[in-house]
Amino acid sequence: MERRKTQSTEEILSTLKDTDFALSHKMIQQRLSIEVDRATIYRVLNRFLEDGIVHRVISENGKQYFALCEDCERNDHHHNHFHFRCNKCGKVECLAREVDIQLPAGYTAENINSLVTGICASCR
Amino acid sequence: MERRKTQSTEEILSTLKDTDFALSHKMIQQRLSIEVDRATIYRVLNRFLEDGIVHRVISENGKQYFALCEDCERNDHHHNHFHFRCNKCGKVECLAREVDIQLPAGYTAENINSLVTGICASCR
DNA sequence: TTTATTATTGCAACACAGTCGCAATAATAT
DNA sequence: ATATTATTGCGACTGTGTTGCAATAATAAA
Ligand SMILES: [Mn+2]
Ligand SMILES: [Mn+2]
Ligand SMILES: [Zn+2]
Ligand SMILES: [Zn+2]
Repeated sequence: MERRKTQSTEEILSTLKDTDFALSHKMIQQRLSIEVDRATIYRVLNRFLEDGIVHRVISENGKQYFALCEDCERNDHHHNHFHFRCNKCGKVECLAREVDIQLPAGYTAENINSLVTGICASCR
Repeated sequence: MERRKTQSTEEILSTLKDTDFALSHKMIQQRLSIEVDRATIYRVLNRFLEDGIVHRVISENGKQYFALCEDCERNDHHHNHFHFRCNKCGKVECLAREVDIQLPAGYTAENINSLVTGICASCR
């Protein structure tokens, strides 16, 4: 189960590093300098997820967006921040503000997905 | 563009009324006492959305869930509440707690989709 | 360096959610 | 009873994401 350093993984990783917002699978594919199969991109991203290198947001358009983890460690993640998708430029940003989860008694949280859509500052 | 009262719309509406949590298209189909085509269910739900009768949540499983609007009026909606999806029973509930959106300067909100997953009280 | 091991890839096929065009049906108005 | 047209069912389609399998290539061992 060891991980191998391949051209695909390196390319995808550096694409994520070069971008300050979250990317969908398709956005990633378009930014790659080499051609990588769709399935491979998904597999690489899912491996990154497992390894805690990236986190994933689901937008209300049904798509998955991936962004590098900032201050996460392997087993201590904190992705309880808001996300914002601009309806004009399509960018999905990680916002600084955290979501404070206050669930009813007896409820346990495992994952949070908070996304606000609207118009971003650059598009306004 | 007037709306007609049909067996399908009545059935779907009463199904939503009978349930205190949000339903996916498939859950609705299974609860109907008559057979209604998939496409029709989607069209009815989208009409309900337009009319402000229901609101929609997107889960991180990529599916849409629909729930009756509680205190909404045609043009004054407030669906900025949290939702919770139980990983065991699959129920998607509307939580009472509201999401307070504080966006960066220059950002405008149009829609909010906040969903927490985990285990609900009945399943724990 | 050569060989063996196996993680990763590409391709095709698949599953599934949601949408759409179109002709048939049925709810409402006349 | 007739006309109008919103709604339906069906099939076809789109798009996202996953999976099986054989081929490829990264790493370890010889
Ligand atoms: Mn984020
Ligand atoms: Mn709700
Ligand atoms: Zn924008
Ligand atoms: Zn539950």
